[in-house]
Amino acid sequence: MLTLPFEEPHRMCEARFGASYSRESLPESLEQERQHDPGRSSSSLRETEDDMSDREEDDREDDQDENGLPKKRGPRKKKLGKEQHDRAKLRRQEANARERSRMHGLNAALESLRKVVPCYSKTQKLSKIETLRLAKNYIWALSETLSAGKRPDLLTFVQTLCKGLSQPTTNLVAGCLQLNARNFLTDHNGDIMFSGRSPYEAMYSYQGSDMNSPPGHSASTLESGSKPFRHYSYSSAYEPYFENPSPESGSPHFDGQLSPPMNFSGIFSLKHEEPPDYSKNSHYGMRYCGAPGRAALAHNSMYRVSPEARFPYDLHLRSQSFQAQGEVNGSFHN
DNA sequence: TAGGCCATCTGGTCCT
DNA sequence: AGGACCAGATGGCCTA
Repeated sequence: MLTLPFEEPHRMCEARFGASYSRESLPESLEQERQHDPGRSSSSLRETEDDMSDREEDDREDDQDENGLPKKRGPRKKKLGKEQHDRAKLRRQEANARERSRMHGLNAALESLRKVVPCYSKTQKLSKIETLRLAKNYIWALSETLSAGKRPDLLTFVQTLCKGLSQPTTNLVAGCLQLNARNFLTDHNGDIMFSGRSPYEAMYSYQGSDMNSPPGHSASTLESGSKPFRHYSYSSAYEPYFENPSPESGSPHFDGQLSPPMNFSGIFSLKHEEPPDYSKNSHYGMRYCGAPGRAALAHNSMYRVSPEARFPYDLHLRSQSFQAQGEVNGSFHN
């Protein structure tokens, strides 16, 4: 599910909590938090009820369940003096603040991850789980690309990217590429289904003004999002290109197979074979029409397309050498 | 209204 | 002892 941007003040608290708390300013921060976020009723409520719950806790010590056993397991809490109680409370508040700070750091890292996976959008953010899934697929696809040492088939690349993603995210990824998600759905048998056209033709929507729609806003993409999707898998189209099992291709042990196919001293590297000389071939790079700032990327795109295919991208004769990550990244981002 | 996503609080566990 | 990390619980917001 796609989520709203975190910048929305009523949703996000980055403004309230900076990168981290200074321990001295903690109680003040908590006070500011209360003042600035009246909507944060739960935690505030919890804190105001803190004293009450402490009292209840003391009372509860005599509580027993139906078996006559104490309801609370483990060693009973010592009764704290007021000073100790206040200190424990303060420590809990500090721990809460640290936890918030930690989670903010985690979110910041996740946000930076969002920016380097395909289809980054400030207005329509991927959820955390979808970001992680897409990142995993992206790494996988790039690894396979490096492993193969040749430009990937765009269809399989996109299919790998979308593997395991939710329908809305799949639509978004497809939308970023001006693809029609419906065209790489599978039939009941799990086979990739094309609507009687070549894969490339099937991937792109040519319906009316779609070609002029901004990325992610094509009518067909939206339409596809409004219809119920069948479940699909990429297994059949995946295997011919990728040597290794596809991510999550039905294997429950996939996570154990995720090690990068090309790993050299912990860093991805190309095979020692001579890299293919792409400049000798009449391969075409592509440039995303809706992204004028991407012009610089156009010449180095790794995707090969059929020159006769109708294509919503500017085509450029390729003359530069193969470059992988940056250009792929740039080509996918909208 | 249900379900998804999120931030936060909280207590437990592990490590230094 | 204290901090980091984790997972469960909770409640708010949003969307279909």
